[in-house]
Amino acid sequence: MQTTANIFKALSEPVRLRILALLTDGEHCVCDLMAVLDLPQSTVSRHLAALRHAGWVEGRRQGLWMYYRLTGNQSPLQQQTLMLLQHELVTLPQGRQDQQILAVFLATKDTTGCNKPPAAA
Amino acid sequence: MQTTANIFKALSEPVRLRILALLTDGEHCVCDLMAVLDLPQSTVSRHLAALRHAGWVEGRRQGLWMYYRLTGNQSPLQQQTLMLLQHELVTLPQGRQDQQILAVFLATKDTTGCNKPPAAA
DNA sequence: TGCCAATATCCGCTTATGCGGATAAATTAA
DNA sequence: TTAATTTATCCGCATAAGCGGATATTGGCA
Repeated sequence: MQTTANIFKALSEPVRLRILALLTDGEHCVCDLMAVLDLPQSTVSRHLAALRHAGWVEGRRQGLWMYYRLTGNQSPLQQQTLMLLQHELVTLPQGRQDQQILAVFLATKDTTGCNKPPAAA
Repeated sequence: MQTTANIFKALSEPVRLRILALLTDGEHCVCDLMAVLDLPQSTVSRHLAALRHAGWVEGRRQGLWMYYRLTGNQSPLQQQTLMLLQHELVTLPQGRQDQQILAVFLATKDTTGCNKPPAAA
């Protein structure tokens, strides 16, 4: 029962819902999420840890970057809740706005580093 | 986004999940829930208020008793989450045990008052 | 009116959670 | 090894949330 409650507790913060929405279309590194969410690195990392502990996301290290994605092998409850959630989040202004900001950021960022301005600038 | 988070926040406490499970088969008054959950009245009432504020349950006063039931007109997200939840909770030992305790309690309680012993005793 | 039963709310307290700067750890390259 | 970059964790602080006894509110009844 506590385990089930913990699954939902991870969904009780707007920032974590936004992160799940952003990961719907595939994995992203922490610095990309920082840019879209406009939050300090420690805050983003902490929320990712909370989602990871609840089994919602998993991380993959590649060099300096940590790429997070939705957990592949979720419990049936999580799988189905996630489907409901994805359907819900695209209907919210914040969710759509985040998607747009992410698209713009990915299109312009310098791939050699996260905190650097785009190479063109 | 905050609204969606609040819907899930209400599900982040084991006691509240147990209450939702108990209301699956129909409405119950606060004193019945107290007996099954084995918790003080103020605690049960507070959790019911939390579920009510999040839109999960609604109350109906009948004389001295307040009967709580699952909200009839929930949002689609809540409706579907509730279905997942009901399916999940019957698989948990605590959920099944609560159902059994409730059945025994209802069969033996004195209908003239909640804190009185059964009429037969 | 006065009293009792059921419920809601208040109270002080404790614990949990979130925040963001600071620091530590991991990785790569020079 | 040193430095730079990314991420995780630590820290103190502020706020939120839970607890259960105490009190207030509500409704029924004499």
